[in-house]
Amino acid sequence: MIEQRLATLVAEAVTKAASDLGLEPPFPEPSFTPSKQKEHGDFASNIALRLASATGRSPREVAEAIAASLPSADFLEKVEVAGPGFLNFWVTDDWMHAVVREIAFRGPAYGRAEPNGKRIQVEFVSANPTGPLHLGHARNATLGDAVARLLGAAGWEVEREFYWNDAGGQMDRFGASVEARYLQLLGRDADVPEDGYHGDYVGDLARQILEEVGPGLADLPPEDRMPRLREEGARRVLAWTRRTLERFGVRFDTYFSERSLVERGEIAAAIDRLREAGAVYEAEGAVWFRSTAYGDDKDRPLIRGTGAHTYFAADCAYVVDKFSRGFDRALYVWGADHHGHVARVRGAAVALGYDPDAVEFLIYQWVAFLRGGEPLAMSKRAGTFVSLDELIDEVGVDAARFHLLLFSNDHTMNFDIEAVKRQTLENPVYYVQYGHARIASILRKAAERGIELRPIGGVDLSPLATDAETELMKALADVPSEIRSAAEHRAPHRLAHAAQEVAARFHRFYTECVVISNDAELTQARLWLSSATKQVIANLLGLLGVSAPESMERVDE
RNA sequence: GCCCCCGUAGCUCAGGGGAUAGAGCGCCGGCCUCCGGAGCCGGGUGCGCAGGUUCGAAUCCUGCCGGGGGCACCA
Repeated sequence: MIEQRLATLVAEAVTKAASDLGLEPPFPEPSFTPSKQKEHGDFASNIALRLASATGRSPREVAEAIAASLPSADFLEKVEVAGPGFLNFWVTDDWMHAVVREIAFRGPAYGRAEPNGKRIQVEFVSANPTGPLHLGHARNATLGDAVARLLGAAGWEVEREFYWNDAGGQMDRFGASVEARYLQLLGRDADVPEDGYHGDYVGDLARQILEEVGPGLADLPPEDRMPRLREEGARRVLAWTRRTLERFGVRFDTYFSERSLVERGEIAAAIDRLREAGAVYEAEGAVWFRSTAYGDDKDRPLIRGTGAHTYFAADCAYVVDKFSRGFDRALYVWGADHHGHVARVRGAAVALGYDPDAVEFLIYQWVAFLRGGEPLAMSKRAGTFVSLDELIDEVGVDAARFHLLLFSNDHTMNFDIEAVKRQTLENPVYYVQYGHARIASILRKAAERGIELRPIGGVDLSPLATDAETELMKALADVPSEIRSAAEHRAPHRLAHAAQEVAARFHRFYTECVVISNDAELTQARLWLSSATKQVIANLLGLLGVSAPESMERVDE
């Protein structure tokens, strides 16, 4: 990559100029940013500005000294000192053309980093199996999936996990609700508990169970009946959840059951381990984790007075389980309502002997779902919610995902279903997809006209020299570092913006440059540039879980 | 009360120590004898307020104001 070559070059120059400038190592690592303006070259470095204060000289003097010490390099066209002390670099056209060759050569791998040898688990969605996924899960699913894809592109070995909260009081209330509906179907007198689940889907589950298992469950002893119906219901909800996620383009490697932690005795083991670390005490009939010793603002119960373990105790065991599976890092994708749990879970991880940085929390702010400006009420218990399936039916996977990935996870966002539908033609996702489809169309057109794309090794790319072409190539060249930095920041929304940038520059190129012309050499060069752009758009959309269509239906005004 | 996130153009948001702060929507003008006009080009008055750190602050720190969320022996 060009930035690395430049960095090496400048590092050499800094070392060479250091004695004249009176600088001692270590020197800061030179960094480069693509220049936004043409008169600032192709890349800029602020290294002189950062070194200036240590030398007692003006940044411009330092920049001059570094520039004078630069070794010559075949890819460098020109270097200038500018403004307060920036070093601006112009690279040769040949170098820009090399980007097109690299994309042609690497294809879907362009922008992906080499494996870094580390394993990360991304745990997300993790909904209770008490009902279908709904809008509240949409941002979590989209963000978690995109981050997992992004980390994979950045070299991590990624595993996606869905933590299935199949233990605890909510499950019992769900079980009692299914039980009541099941009995009602058989004409027996039963009521869904006040604090149970009242959505229509509970009746549907009961009907399914009745059809598939028969009426026999009604005559089980009462202490067996609810647990059995709870299991039958949960199993179906899980299958449903998988189907919905599959439709949404999200696949998990593992569904991890909370109850399996209990059954394997891992909760008790984790508490013992915390006890050995001196982080556990008993008070008021309960067992407590001294999380205040690890940065939390209050201690947290592990075992309730009733003898039942808390959700947090399961969290502790889950941390142990995660790391016992050999992950270097565990990433939790949590909604803003969970931010208060960060300190205690990280505290537990530390008390259990893990590196505090090995547990990572990606917190996203709420999405306000609206329809025509009206907020949608959502309660799974009351059964008033819009399911993720309905969202997919109504808005489509691509538009929904792209919209949800357009904004930083730190921002609360609005998602007006009506608006996203109505503005479908203005949704940036279509702009990007249109770019991809448009290129596909050009390539088809070229083939129809009998123009064969020659192997890129034999194509002279030097005709690519207009401003629009150079700007497009720069955007393509910038993608690998965009991906790297988006991964470092766990910020897939940057990719959505990068994709728009590439598409915008392609549309400009398309408008200003005729791709298929009578000039055979120029045509080859431009077809290859188009093809490379198509590849890059597909790669970026792929990281967002959005499809890259070969064609799109024409839409009337 | 304590904790977290946010406040950038009319609206929705990028940018998170560096040069003249960007994009989409909306609004007003232009642009196809040709490869897809879901496109392109042009038009801009904006970093909540006040201090501080720095050669340099939209960006980092403190306080304040405004908005959202969280503070259970619930999950």
